[in-house]
Amino acid sequence: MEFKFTDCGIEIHNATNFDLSQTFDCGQCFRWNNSSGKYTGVVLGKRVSLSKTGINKILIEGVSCKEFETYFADYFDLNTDYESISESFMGIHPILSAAVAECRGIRILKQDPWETLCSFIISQNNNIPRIKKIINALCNEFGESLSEGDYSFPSAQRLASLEPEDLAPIKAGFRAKYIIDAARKVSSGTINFQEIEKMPPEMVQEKLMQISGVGPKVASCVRLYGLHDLSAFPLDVWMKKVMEKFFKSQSPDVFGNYAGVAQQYLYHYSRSHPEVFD
DNA sequence: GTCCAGGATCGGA
DNA sequence: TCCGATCATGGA
Repeated sequence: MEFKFTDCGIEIHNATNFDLSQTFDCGQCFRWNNSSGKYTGVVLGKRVSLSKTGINKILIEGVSCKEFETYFADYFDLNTDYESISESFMGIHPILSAAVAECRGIRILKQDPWETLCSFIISQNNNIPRIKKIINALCNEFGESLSEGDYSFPSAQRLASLEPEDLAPIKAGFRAKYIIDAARKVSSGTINFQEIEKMPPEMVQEKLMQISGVGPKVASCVRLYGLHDLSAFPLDVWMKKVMEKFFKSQSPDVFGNYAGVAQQYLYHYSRSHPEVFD
Protein backbone atom coordinates (compact mmCIF):
# COMPACT_ATOMS: atom_id res chain seq x y z
CA MET A 1 0.00 0.00 0.00
CA GLU A 2 1.20 3.49 -0.80
CA PHE A 3 -0.06 6.80 0.50
CA LYS A 4 -0.12 10.04 -1.48
CA PHE A 5 -0.94 13.37 0.09
CA THR A 6 -2.75 15.61 -2.39
CA ASP A 7 -4.85 18.77 -2.27
CA CYS A 8 -8.13 16.89 -2.20
CA GLY A 9 -7.08 14.40 0.45
CA ILE A 10 -5.05 11.30 1.03
CA GLU A 11 -4.91 8.75 -1.74
CA ILE A 12 -4.30 5.12 -0.97
CA HIS A 13 -2.76 3.34 -3.93
CA ASN A 14 -2.44 -0.41 -4.26
CA ALA A 15 -5.19 -0.68 -1.64
CA THR A 16 -5.55 -4.45 -1.64
CA ASN A 17 -7.73 -6.17 0.95
CA PHE A 18 -9.53 -2.93 1.71
CA ASP A 19 -13.15 -2.86 0.60
CA LEU A 20 -15.22 0.02 1.94
CA SER A 21 -18.60 -1.67 2.02
CA GLN A 22 -17.18 -4.85 3.53
CA THR A 23 -15.27 -2.92 6.17
CA PHE A 24 -18.01 -0.52 7.19
CA ASP A 25 -21.00 -2.83 6.79
CA CYS A 26 -19.65 -5.97 8.44
CA GLY A 27 -21.11 -5.16 11.86
CA GLN A 28 -18.01 -3.82 13.60
CA CYS A 29 -19.02 -0.14 13.57
CA PHE A 30 -22.26 1.82 13.70
CA ARG A 31 -21.41 5.40 12.79
CA TRP A 32 -20.27 5.01 9.19
CA ASN A 33 -22.88 5.62 6.52
CA ASN A 34 -22.88 5.03 2.80
CA SER A 35 -24.16 7.67 0.44
CA SER A 36 -23.80 6.55 -3.16
CA GLY A 37 -20.47 4.86 -2.63
CA LYS A 38 -19.00 7.46 -0.31
CA TYR A 39 -18.65 6.34 3.30
CA THR A 40 -18.78 9.08 5.92
CA GLY A 41 -18.19 8.87 9.63
CA VAL A 42 -17.30 11.05 12.60
CA VAL A 43 -13.95 10.14 14.13
CA LEU A 44 -11.82 12.20 16.51
CA GLY A 45 -14.54 14.82 16.49
CA LYS A 46 -14.45 15.42 12.75
CA ARG A 47 -16.18 14.28 9.63
CA VAL A 48 -14.18 11.87 7.50
CA SER A 49 -15.13 10.40 4.12
CA LEU A 50 -13.76 7.57 2.02
CA SER A 51 -14.52 6.73 -1.57
CA LYS A 52 -13.20 4.36 -4.18
CA THR A 53 -11.61 6.34 -7.00
CA GLY A 54 -10.14 3.56 -9.10
CA ILE A 55 -8.91 0.00 -9.09
CA ASN A 56 -7.29 -0.52 -5.69
CA LYS A 57 -7.45 3.24 -5.16
CA ILE A 58 -9.20 4.95 -2.27
CA LEU A 59 -9.50 8.64 -1.38
CA ILE A 60 -9.69 9.80 2.24
CA GLU A 61 -11.13 13.29 2.78
CA GLY A 62 -11.18 15.37 5.95
CA VAL A 63 -7.90 14.14 7.41
CA SER A 64 -4.57 16.01 7.50
CA CYS A 65 -1.24 14.33 6.78
CA LYS A 66 -0.30 14.48 10.39
CA GLU A 67 -3.63 13.08 11.59
CA PHE A 68 -3.30 10.29 9.08
CA GLU A 69 0.15 9.31 10.27
CA THR A 70 -0.56 9.63 13.97
CA TYR A 71 -4.07 8.16 14.07
CA PHE A 72 -5.98 7.18 10.95
CA ALA A 73 -3.49 4.78 9.40
CA ASP A 74 -3.96 2.68 12.53
CA TYR A 75 -7.68 3.40 12.74
CA PHE A 76 -8.14 1.86 9.29
CA ASP A 77 -5.49 -0.74 10.12
CA LEU A 78 -3.57 -0.05 6.94
CA ASN A 79 -0.27 -1.50 8.14
CA THR A 80 -1.55 -4.99 8.83
CA ASP A 81 -0.92 -7.80 6.35
CA TYR A 82 -4.34 -9.41 5.96
CA GLU A 83 -3.05 -11.72 3.26
CA SER A 84 -0.83 -13.64 5.66
CA ILE A 85 -3.44 -13.49 8.43
CA SER A 86 -6.07 -15.17 6.27
CA GLU A 87 -3.53 -17.71 5.07
CA SER A 88 -2.97 -18.72 8.68
CA PHE A 89 -6.49 -20.10 9.06
CA MET A 90 -8.20 -20.48 5.68
CA GLY A 91 -7.17 -24.12 5.35
CA ILE A 92 -9.04 -25.18 8.45
CA HIS A 93 -12.44 -25.64 6.80
CA PRO A 94 -14.00 -25.01 3.36
CA ILE A 95 -16.50 -22.54 4.84
CA LEU A 96 -13.57 -20.46 6.03
CA SER A 97 -11.81 -20.41 2.67
CA ALA A 98 -15.10 -19.42 1.04
CA ALA A 99 -15.55 -16.64 3.60
CA VAL A 100 -12.00 -15.40 3.04
CA ALA A 101 -12.48 -15.45 -0.72
CA GLU A 102 -15.52 -13.22 -0.44
CA CYS A 103 -14.70 -11.03 2.57
CA ARG A 104 -10.98 -10.45 2.16
CA GLY A 105 -11.67 -6.71 1.90
CA ILE A 106 -12.61 -6.42 5.56
CA ARG A 107 -10.23 -4.55 7.83
CA ILE A 108 -10.69 -4.57 11.59
CA LEU A 109 -10.93 -0.91 12.58
CA LYS A 110 -9.18 0.33 15.68
CA GLN A 111 -12.00 2.38 17.14
CA ASP A 112 -12.11 4.49 20.27
CA PRO A 113 -12.41 2.03 23.17
CA TRP A 114 -15.00 4.05 25.08
CA GLU A 115 -17.21 4.50 22.02
CA THR A 116 -16.83 0.80 21.26
CA LEU A 117 -17.77 -0.20 24.79
CA CYS A 118 -20.82 2.00 24.78
CA SER A 119 -21.89 0.91 21.30
CA PHE A 120 -21.73 -2.79 22.04
CA ILE A 121 -23.57 -2.38 25.33
CA ILE A 122 -26.33 -0.89 23.21
CA SER A 123 -26.04 -3.77 20.74
CA GLN A 124 -27.22 -6.44 23.15
CA ASN A 125 -30.45 -8.16 22.17
CA ASN A 126 -30.89 -5.53 19.47
CA ASN A 127 -30.75 -5.29 15.68
CA ILE A 128 -28.23 -3.28 13.70
CA PRO A 129 -30.55 -0.61 12.24
CA ARG A 130 -31.91 0.17 15.70
CA ILE A 131 -28.42 0.10 17.25
CA LYS A 132 -27.35 2.77 14.78
CA LYS A 133 -30.47 4.78 15.51
CA ILE A 134 -29.89 4.73 19.28
CA ILE A 135 -26.21 5.64 18.96
CA ASN A 136 -27.09 8.47 16.61
CA ALA A 137 -29.65 9.78 19.11
CA LEU A 138 -27.09 9.47 21.90
CA CYS A 139 -24.64 11.64 19.96
CA ASN A 140 -27.24 14.22 18.92
CA GLU A 141 -28.55 14.50 22.46
CA PHE A 142 -25.35 14.44 24.52
CA GLY A 143 -22.40 14.87 22.15
CA GLU A 144 -20.71 18.12 21.24
CA SER A 145 -22.04 19.99 18.25
CA LEU A 146 -19.50 20.03 15.44
CA SER A 147 -19.73 21.73 12.08
CA GLU A 148 -22.21 20.72 9.37
CA GLY A 149 -24.69 19.22 11.83
CA ASP A 150 -22.35 16.51 13.06
CA TYR A 151 -22.08 15.55 16.70
CA SER A 152 -19.20 13.92 18.54
CA PHE A 153 -19.66 10.76 20.52
CA PRO A 154 -20.41 11.90 24.09
CA SER A 155 -17.53 11.53 26.53
CA ALA A 156 -17.68 9.16 29.48
CA GLN A 157 -17.48 12.20 31.78
CA ARG A 158 -20.55 13.74 30.19
CA LEU A 159 -22.65 10.58 30.52
CA ALA A 160 -21.34 9.88 34.01
CA SER A 161 -23.05 13.04 35.20
CA LEU A 162 -26.44 11.75 34.11
CA GLU A 163 -28.96 9.31 35.56
CA PRO A 164 -30.41 6.42 33.54
CA GLU A 165 -33.75 8.27 33.28
CA ASP A 166 -31.98 11.10 31.48
CA LEU A 167 -31.32 8.72 28.60
CA ALA A 168 -35.05 8.23 28.00
CA PRO A 169 -35.03 10.31 24.77
CA ILE A 170 -32.63 7.88 23.04
CA LYS A 171 -34.91 4.90 23.81
CA ALA A 172 -32.15 2.52 24.78
CA GLY A 173 -34.58 0.70 27.07
CA PHE A 174 -33.08 -1.52 29.76
CA ARG A 175 -29.58 -0.72 28.46
CA ALA A 176 -29.67 2.84 29.82
CA LYS A 177 -28.53 1.82 33.29
CA TYR A 178 -25.66 -0.17 31.76
CA ILE A 179 -24.46 2.84 29.74
CA ILE A 180 -24.40 5.02 32.85
CA ASP A 181 -22.55 2.39 34.86
CA ALA A 182 -19.94 2.07 32.10
CA ALA A 183 -19.57 5.85 31.87
CA ARG A 184 -19.00 6.14 35.60
CA LYS A 185 -16.44 3.35 35.74
CA VAL A 186 -14.54 4.84 32.80
CA SER A 187 -14.65 8.47 33.94
CA SER A 188 -13.65 7.56 37.51
CA GLY A 189 -10.70 5.54 36.28
CA THR A 190 -12.00 2.23 37.62
CA ILE A 191 -11.73 1.18 34.00
CA ASN A 192 -8.66 2.75 32.42
CA PHE A 193 -8.17 1.79 28.78
CA GLN A 194 -4.56 2.93 28.67
CA GLU A 195 -3.74 0.56 31.49
CA ILE A 196 -5.99 -2.20 30.23
CA GLU A 197 -4.30 -2.16 26.85
CA LYS A 198 -1.09 -3.48 28.40
CA MET A 199 -2.74 -6.37 30.23
CA PRO A 200 -3.01 -9.98 29.00
CA PRO A 201 -6.26 -10.78 27.14
CA GLU A 202 -7.87 -12.81 29.92
CA MET A 203 -7.37 -9.99 32.39
CA VAL A 204 -8.77 -7.43 29.96
CA GLN A 205 -11.83 -9.61 29.50
CA GLU A 206 -12.26 -9.94 33.25
CA LYS A 207 -11.83 -6.19 33.81
CA LEU A 208 -14.40 -5.25 31.21
CA MET A 209 -16.91 -7.73 32.59
CA GLN A 210 -16.86 -5.85 35.89
CA ILE A 211 -19.13 -3.33 34.18
CA SER A 212 -22.76 -4.27 34.62
CA GLY A 213 -24.33 -5.17 31.31
CA VAL A 214 -20.99 -6.33 29.92
CA GLY A 215 -20.74 -10.09 29.47
CA PRO A 216 -18.37 -12.27 27.43
CA LYS A 217 -19.64 -11.17 24.04
CA VAL A 218 -19.56 -7.41 24.59
CA ALA A 219 -16.16 -7.64 26.30
CA SER A 220 -14.79 -9.55 23.31
CA CYS A 221 -16.12 -6.89 20.93
CA VAL A 222 -14.40 -4.13 22.90
CA ARG A 223 -11.13 -6.06 22.76
CA LEU A 224 -11.41 -6.77 19.05
CA TYR A 225 -12.78 -3.48 17.72
CA GLY A 226 -11.58 -1.02 20.37
CA LEU A 227 -8.28 -2.43 21.57
CA HIS A 228 -7.38 -4.25 18.36
CA ASP A 229 -6.81 -7.58 20.07
CA LEU A 230 -7.18 -9.76 16.98
CA SER A 231 -7.36 -12.90 19.09
CA ALA A 232 -10.66 -11.82 20.67
CA PHE A 233 -13.54 -13.99 19.46
CA PRO A 234 -17.04 -12.54 19.97
CA LEU A 235 -19.70 -15.27 20.03
CA ASP A 236 -23.07 -13.82 19.09
CA VAL A 237 -26.15 -15.72 17.94
CA TRP A 238 -24.83 -15.97 14.37
CA MET A 239 -21.38 -17.15 15.32
CA LYS A 240 -22.94 -19.71 17.66
CA LYS A 241 -24.84 -21.06 14.66
CA VAL A 242 -21.63 -21.15 12.63
CA MET A 243 -19.75 -22.98 15.37
CA GLU A 244 -22.62 -25.41 15.88
CA LYS A 245 -22.86 -26.28 12.19
CA PHE A 246 -19.24 -26.24 11.00
CA PHE A 247 -17.00 -26.43 14.06
CA LYS A 248 -19.03 -28.56 16.42
CA SER A 249 -17.43 -29.08 19.83
CA GLN A 250 -14.31 -27.17 18.79
CA SER A 251 -12.91 -24.19 20.64
CA PRO A 252 -12.02 -20.83 19.05
CA ASP A 253 -8.39 -21.87 19.55
CA VAL A 254 -8.57 -23.80 16.27
CA PHE A 255 -8.49 -20.43 14.46
CA GLY A 256 -5.16 -19.44 16.05
CA ASN A 257 -3.85 -16.03 17.02
CA TYR A 258 -6.12 -14.19 14.61
CA ALA A 259 -9.38 -15.83 15.63
CA GLY A 260 -11.09 -12.45 15.71
CA VAL A 261 -10.40 -11.88 12.02
CA ALA A 262 -11.65 -15.37 11.15
CA GLN A 263 -14.73 -14.57 13.21
CA GLN A 264 -15.34 -11.40 11.19
CA TYR A 265 -15.10 -13.20 7.87
CA LEU A 266 -17.43 -15.97 9.08
CA TYR A 267 -19.91 -13.56 10.61
CA HIS A 268 -20.17 -11.39 7.52
CA TYR A 269 -20.19 -14.32 5.12
CA SER A 270 -22.85 -16.31 6.93
CA ARG A 271 -25.09 -13.28 7.30
CA SER A 272 -24.93 -12.53 3.60
CA HIS A 273 -25.47 -16.24 2.82
CA PRO A 274 -27.96 -17.53 5.38
CA GLU A 275 -28.51 -20.55 3.12
CA VAL A 276 -25.25 -22.04 4.45
CA PHE A 277 -27.27 -23.11 7.47
CA ASP A 278 -29.79 -25.14 5.42
C1' DG B 1 -50.80 -10.29 16.89
C1' DT B 2 -46.05 -12.82 16.91
C1' DC B 3 -41.20 -13.15 16.39
C1' DC B 4 -36.62 -11.61 16.55
C1' DA B 5 -32.52 -8.70 17.10
C1' DG B 6 -23.98 -8.87 17.10
C1' DG B 7 -26.87 -10.56 25.30
C1' DA B 8 -26.78 -10.16 30.16
C1' DT B 9 -28.83 -10.71 34.56
C1' DC B 10 -31.44 -12.84 37.96
C1' DG B 11 -33.76 -16.44 40.50
C1' DG B 12 -34.78 -21.10 41.10
C1' DA B 13 -33.79 -25.98 40.24
C1' DT C 1 -23.31 -24.94 37.91
C1' DC C 2 -27.07 -24.72 34.73
C1' DC C 3 -31.42 -23.17 32.70
C1' DG C 4 -35.35 -20.31 31.59
C1' DA C 5 -37.77 -16.04 32.11
C1' DT C 6 -37.20 -11.36 31.67
C1' DC C 7 -35.51 -7.13 30.19
C1' DA C 8 -37.41 -2.08 26.22
C1' DT C 9 -38.12 -1.17 21.68
C1' DG C 10 -39.36 -1.34 16.96
C1' DG C 11 -39.14 -3.47 12.45
C1' DA C 12 -40.41 -7.55 9.76
